[in-house]
Amino acid sequence: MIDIKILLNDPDSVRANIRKRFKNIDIDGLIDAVTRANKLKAEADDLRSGKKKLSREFSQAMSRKTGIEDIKKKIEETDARLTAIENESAELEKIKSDLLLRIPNFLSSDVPEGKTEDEKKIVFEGPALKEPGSPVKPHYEIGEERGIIDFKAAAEMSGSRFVILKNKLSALNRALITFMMNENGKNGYEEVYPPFLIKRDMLKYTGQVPDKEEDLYKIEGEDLYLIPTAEVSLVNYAAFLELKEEDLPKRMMGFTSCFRKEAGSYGKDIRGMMRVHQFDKVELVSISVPGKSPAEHEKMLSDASSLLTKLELPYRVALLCSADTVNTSSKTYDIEVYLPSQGTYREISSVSSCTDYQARRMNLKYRTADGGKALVHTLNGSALAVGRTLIAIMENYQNLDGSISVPAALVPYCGFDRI
RNA sequence: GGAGAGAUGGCCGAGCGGUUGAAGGCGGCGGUCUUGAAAACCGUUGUGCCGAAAGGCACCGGGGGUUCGAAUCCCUCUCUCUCCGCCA
Repeated sequence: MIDIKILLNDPDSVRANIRKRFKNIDIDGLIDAVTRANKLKAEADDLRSGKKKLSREFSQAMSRKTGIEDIKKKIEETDARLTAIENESAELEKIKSDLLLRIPNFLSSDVPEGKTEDEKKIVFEGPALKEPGSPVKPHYEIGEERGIIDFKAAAEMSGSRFVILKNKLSALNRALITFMMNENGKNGYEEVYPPFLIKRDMLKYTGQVPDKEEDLYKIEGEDLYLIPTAEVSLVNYAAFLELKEEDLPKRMMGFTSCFRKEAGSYGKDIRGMMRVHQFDKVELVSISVPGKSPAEHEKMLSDASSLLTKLELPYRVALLCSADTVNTSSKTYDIEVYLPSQGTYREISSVSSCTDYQARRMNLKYRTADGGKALVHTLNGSALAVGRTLIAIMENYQNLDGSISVPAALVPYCGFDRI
């Protein structure tokens, strides 16, 4: 959520930001609703103030035994007007919250303007390990051949876009999680294991509601959703911690499974486990003082990237363009890993700075050094998506005989060096 | 799942129909004292909204109701605790 004050005082900056994102939101309607709501609030506050006075006079009238009916009548009139105002305010509130939640975060000025995914800016590209032209089978073929993935049974049991990992691949999955958690821990992130189911309000605070609502799994008959990312759990957890300036940045990491309907991606990545409804991810979250969030963003990018370096997987980093940056984010880097079977780079991590956008929705504040309170900045990033890391290993470490070598950094974690 | 008890400011805890946004304590901040620190003492210390300001309004788990007036009474939901049952 953006600051309403900015919306009222400098609506053009809000309009420009929305235009840069190629979105369309009824700013004028929102400003009108806010203005009218404020006016009504002023009137209602005055009425309530008057009513309080009348109420105090009432007890005096009671002891005097005169003028009681008179005061009652005045209060009744006040109540009638208050009810009318409350009804009108409720309607305006609905318009306000609907529109306000949809206004995206201000983009960082260095985010390239662009309408499509391809307009991202590549800011780093490492060397490819596999020579071009090596005969590499896609992960879903090699996985089934070697008996370490079962897509068919998963589809029968749960439907399309589910996967069963077996044997050494399943073990490698576990090893990867531990590897990532240990490495992130060295970089200063505190380990948290949060619930996988969470209430709707929490999703609203971090912005998945209303933006990604259609992508969420909801538990029938309960106010609970399966988390689409541990970001939701970790950022919301910060609200329960005492945040003092000297303790910031507060860095947390969490391993969770994530659940997404993938509603907006019909036909995309249908084969394999590139895009499945349930996937594992190690997530980083940092709660930062506003002034230090850009540096923190770079650190998180570097922390996530370092995992790929240690795994010796080829990757590049893209700064997403304006239209491709999610509403909550002011600036997002994607880390993309090279997949030889596709001859291209694919997203394996997304690192975003949400500035004060989520903090304002949550009213998440820290105690400043001088004893005041101020909104924090929240940042999040994957380090890394575990399933996609498995894919990258299965392809980049594939040998000519169809076996798969295990990255040296993982061998101590899984206890074997070849699948 | 059954029976009971509870939910108050950063924390603990009083209040149980009328200047109560809320006693008291702890913690925090400022000061006195001290070479410094501790102790003691004094002062100060919730959040949100509207407003240029003065000021006003709202908030005692959420929602609804009774009343001229609710933190206080009633209903309901959620959560916590105790006992019983069941159970990975």
